[in-house]
Amino acid sequence: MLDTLNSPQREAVKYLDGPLLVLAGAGSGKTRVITQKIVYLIEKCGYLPKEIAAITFTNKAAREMQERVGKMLESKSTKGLTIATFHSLGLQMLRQEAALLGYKPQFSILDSSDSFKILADVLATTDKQLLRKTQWQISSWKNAFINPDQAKQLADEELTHAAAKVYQIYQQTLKAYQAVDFDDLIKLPVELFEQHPEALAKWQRKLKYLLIDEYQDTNACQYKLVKMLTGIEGRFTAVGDDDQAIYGWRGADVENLRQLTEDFSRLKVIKLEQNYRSTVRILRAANQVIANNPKLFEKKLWSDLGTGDLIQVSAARDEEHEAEAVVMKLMAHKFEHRTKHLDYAILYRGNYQARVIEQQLRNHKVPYTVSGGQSFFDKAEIKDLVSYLRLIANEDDDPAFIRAATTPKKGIGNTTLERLGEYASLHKISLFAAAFEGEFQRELGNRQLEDLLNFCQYINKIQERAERDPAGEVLTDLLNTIQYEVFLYDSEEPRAAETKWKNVLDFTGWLTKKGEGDDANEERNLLQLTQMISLMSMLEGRENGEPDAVKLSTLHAAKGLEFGHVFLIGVEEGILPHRESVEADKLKPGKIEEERRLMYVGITRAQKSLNISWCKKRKRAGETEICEPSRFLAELPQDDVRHFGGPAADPATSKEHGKERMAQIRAMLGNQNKG
DNA sequence: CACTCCGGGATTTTT
DNA sequence: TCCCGGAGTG
Repeated sequence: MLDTLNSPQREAVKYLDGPLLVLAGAGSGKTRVITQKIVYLIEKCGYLPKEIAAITFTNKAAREMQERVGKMLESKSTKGLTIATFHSLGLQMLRQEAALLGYKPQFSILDSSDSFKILADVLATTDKQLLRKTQWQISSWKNAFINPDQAKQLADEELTHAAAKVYQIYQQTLKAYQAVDFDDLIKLPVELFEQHPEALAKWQRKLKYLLIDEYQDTNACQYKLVKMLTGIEGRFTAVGDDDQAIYGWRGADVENLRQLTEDFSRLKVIKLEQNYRSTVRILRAANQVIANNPKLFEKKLWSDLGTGDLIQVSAARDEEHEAEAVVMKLMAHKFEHRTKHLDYAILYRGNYQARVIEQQLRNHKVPYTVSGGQSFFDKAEIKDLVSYLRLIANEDDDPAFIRAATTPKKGIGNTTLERLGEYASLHKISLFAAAFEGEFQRELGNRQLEDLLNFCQYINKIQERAERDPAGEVLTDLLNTIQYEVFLYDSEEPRAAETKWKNVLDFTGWLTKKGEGDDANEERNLLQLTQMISLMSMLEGRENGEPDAVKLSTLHAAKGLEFGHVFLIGVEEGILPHRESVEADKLKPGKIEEERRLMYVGITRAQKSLNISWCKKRKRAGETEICEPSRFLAELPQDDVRHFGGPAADPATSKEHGKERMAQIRAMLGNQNKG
């Protein structure tokens, strides 16, 4: 089984004497190491599947890993094996230990638009900018494991102090709703384990071995959780690549990699440097660019896949010309090499950059898919339905109550809700509970009261059914009762209504299937299903329409993917590196390095050919702006590059800049080591 | 006073 | 593309 691995990979799989960090370069087979190690632990080392947890960041990664392990373990069961995202593992723990934190096990999970609305209430404002900022601030605090009290103490300016107060009220509100937000799914388990060592001991006993994917993306809170679960013996394998850390801006801290060496003095480090993806030239480019960043661990990718084509760097007049040139080149290349559309990717820094490209692709009838887009759960029709489910599971979930009570309209209007809200907050109870209070009922007109009670009583009725009857039946009853299909056709264009209704049916169909236990697990009723849906990935990864299409993607969203031929566009100062990062780097160095890693991620997506382009001019804020080629272009190995149309940056200038920066970095590292 | 329509502008995203 | 803000209309 292990003979298909190269020697460091094999070593990584077999190493069990202590904590292990696998530094896996791009395309070096890190997923293979994780999946093989899971199989090895079960088949060769006598671990039970339920004693192992593999943790990823995205549902997609978890699903892929699940599939691969499933195939390899055919004979033996994978029952009980945990392959989950940080968030769903956190959820699992919270559901089981909810009582210890004063939550009921059916607590709700709020999405970011719910929490946005709560903040709008707390701050009594509609200023979206301020709300977004506050939301971001609170999220950052949670990711750094900072409580409202600590946040208040830390706040150095008035604005942050105000935000800390909002944070506190926000947190109290969530508790009252018996709800948690996404960040809480990681933060609360850590709190739980700090306050209840016996609960921690229980989970440490249960999970005997941990494997963590994309370790460089962990934030402080996630690292804390890992450290707690693996205990002092450090029974874990962390796999990551510091050169691909591109999520610093959302709390991921590469520092966690260094911290690992400090926290676990016995930490073993294995590097995977053989790349199975790209040509020598592409790897030379990647290595040389990233060599400009300070390194904690030296790492150099190599491959035996041949020298390959020269890397092309083209200058375009402006973004329109660039788009045209890229699409032309792509089409010619495809014709010449008899490749498929899906062998090509066009990568860029910001979503909006896709616009011109899309235009060109449409003009030339080239099929394409754009990465990202809103998730299934963000669709209004799904949120409507989910709000009913959330309310059924947890009648204290006020955001769900408001949405369900008002969509479709059922005679419960704003005034009723306002009065209900006033009464509820005065008496510190949920909206649902308030509706049944005699004192409140006397305040309300007969008509309004009747409609309100109809709704609440129906929820009560369906709550009982949800526990007993099959999920499918209950859902059908629900949709019939609220007349959701009629509602859609009343409020939408027929076309839109049709797709929305189809989405609803897709969703319920899929939910019911889950309820019947498609992986031969025990049957689940609607309540149990409801408790997991907000974290389930569905229809995700299923690209709509054309399976053979050119991929358009941001550099961030392209991490983990590979393509035969890659076009990297808009490689200019101000875009890559992004203007904001350049500015931020002046105050607090480090941002440019993250931009460089972004460039590195882009380069290493390519297997056979790499085309880089930049614009000499670009429209911005109504004016035409003169653009400089990105400093990263000068960092490429010029022997492997062929330039088209105009000079790139003067290598000498950029070299000077690089040297200067390296000196700074060395000084910085030196200080760190001393301190 | 509120709603709609149009034009301009844009980091990066998951759960 | 999507979102926001300003102008123009009922």
